[in-house]
Amino acid sequence: MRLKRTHTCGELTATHVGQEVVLNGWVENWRDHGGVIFIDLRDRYGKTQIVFYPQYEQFYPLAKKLRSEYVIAIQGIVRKRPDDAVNPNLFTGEIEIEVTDLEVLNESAVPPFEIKDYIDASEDLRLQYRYLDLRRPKLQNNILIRHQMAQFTRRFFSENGFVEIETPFLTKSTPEGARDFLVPSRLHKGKFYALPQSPQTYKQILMVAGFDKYFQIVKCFRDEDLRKDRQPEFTQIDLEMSFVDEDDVMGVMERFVQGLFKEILDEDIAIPFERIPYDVAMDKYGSDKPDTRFGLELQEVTSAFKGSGFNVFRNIAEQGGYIGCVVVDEGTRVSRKQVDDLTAYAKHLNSGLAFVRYRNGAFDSGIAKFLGQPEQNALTTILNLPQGALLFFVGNTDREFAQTVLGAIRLRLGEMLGLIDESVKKFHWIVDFPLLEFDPEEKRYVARHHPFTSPKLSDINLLDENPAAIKARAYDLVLNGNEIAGGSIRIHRKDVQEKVFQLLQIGTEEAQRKFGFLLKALEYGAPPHGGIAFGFDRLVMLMTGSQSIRDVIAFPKTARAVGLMEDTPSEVDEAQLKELGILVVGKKK
RNA sequence: GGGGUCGUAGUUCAGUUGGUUAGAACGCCGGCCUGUCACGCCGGAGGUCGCGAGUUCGAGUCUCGUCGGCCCCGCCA
Repeated sequence: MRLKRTHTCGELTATHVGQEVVLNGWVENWRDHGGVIFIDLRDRYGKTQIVFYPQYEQFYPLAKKLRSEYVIAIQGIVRKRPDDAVNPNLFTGEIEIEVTDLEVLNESAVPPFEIKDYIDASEDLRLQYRYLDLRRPKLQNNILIRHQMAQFTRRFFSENGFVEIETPFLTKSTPEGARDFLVPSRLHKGKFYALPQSPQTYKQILMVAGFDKYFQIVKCFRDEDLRKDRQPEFTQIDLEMSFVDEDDVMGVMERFVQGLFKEILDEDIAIPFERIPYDVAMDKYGSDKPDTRFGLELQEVTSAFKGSGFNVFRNIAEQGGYIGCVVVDEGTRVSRKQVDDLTAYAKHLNSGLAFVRYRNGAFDSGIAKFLGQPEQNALTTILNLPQGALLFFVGNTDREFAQTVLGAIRLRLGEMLGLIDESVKKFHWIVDFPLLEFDPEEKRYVARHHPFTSPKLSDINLLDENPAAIKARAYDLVLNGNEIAGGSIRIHRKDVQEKVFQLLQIGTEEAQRKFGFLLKALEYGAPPHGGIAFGFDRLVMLMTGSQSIRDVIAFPKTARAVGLMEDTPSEVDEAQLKELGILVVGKKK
């Protein structure tokens, strides 16, 4: 190229008037007035208006032919715009460039969609032409913020004594947790590596090795179905610390989050964050990642339905189940149609939803006709009902299930009634998680967090008699109803780890085969340690106000885990398969 | 694995009860225009209505299947 830029398209202002400059960039728009031609030249730094006059006969005809997304270089003089032609919406709007030389660096095919923030194309088209989508200022900004966040993260943890250490991607398949992505081994036919679901075991072993504080911004892989905030490959800010307890890990994270929000958004976040026990979160919000920006808290009304004429609820109450209620004080704000929508939503979650209105001191509509005087009295007493209230009920013999459904209804109501203040940022920790949960399919306990999570020391005597009651030394960080980080204090003693494996019905032989390397490491002076991992993509999504994780990942997959631009996954040559000793059976089409 | 929703011009969409030649805006192509900035004006090209069956005298429209995008449940320690 002949003309190399002296400035970017986002920096020239009135102070540069009179200077000769060279700009490189893409043609975003052109306005040909027959004589004078205006072109908006774009690069990632901004836009600058350049002007072609017919007097420049040697390149004016070429300027006539410039079209969207042509890549050009121009030389010119910075001119102050006439007063009535200043564009206050543009950083460079005070000036324009009178072009004195033009070089077309590359032409462009007509793009399948216009590359402007106000033009929207369907997402599959955007993903197919990702390089064009990424040229849009909005997406470029997301990626730039992501970069700044990664830089802050590295700086923060380095300054706090953490060491960035890479861990392998070709690792060992582990039971428990998500489905693994497998990588066949050519040198060992029939054997497979697994891509890491997280660097969990490696970072614990780094603690045994004495690195004391570790961190990494690292890709993790889980072969599970996608959501708008979930991709099969995603990035974690992963860390681990030795000689610490919960307060140390949470304290570092609070300072990290505070610094990050100050640096990126210039927002002041108050620390420490509130800690909410898991049981309280479930009782009040029906969620282990509650959105606490609004009320509508769950209230238990099981006792009101003992001996009720409403058979469904009476049975649940008498079988030791749970009946919960959410009260909308100004019930008239919810229309009959909205009630029906919520009922349909509950049905979608495999639950029923009952409702009743309270006005003029009496119950009507919904399940009112099933409510005898005792239930009515009990409800008014328990709930302290205002006139005009609307009550939603969910009951189930499975307490956690009923609470979860009611929690989902609560969220819907919050959105429906506009109770959520988007400008508020509510951080809190969820603590005191159960260590285990019963998996009815496998008919055994599985680890709620992961099998290396330490039980609470005070609960350790429950290991044999009542495993379900054991609490874990685990903590999740929640922001506005989104889980953004999760971690725990780990087991550092071999005897405790073996005990937990027993509970999970992972046999000694199996444990040795799958985690033997970790168990062995725990025998050689493993320090007490713990850590946490941040969902980096999700955090970028929240900090950029994006609706989908795909808008903060340069090259994301679709909901069916396909890369539309490069067309992946795809078939491979027979020769490649043969070399790996792989025979594909039951291939779809 | 299950459910919902969408699929019509390059793009975003409209398309009535099943009925003549499937429309609009933007984009694209050509022409005019020397102060616009989502410039303006005139003209033009552009369609396998995702794909395949079926019902019907007749299907963009109704039915079934299928493919794809998105959202949700399950799943995600």
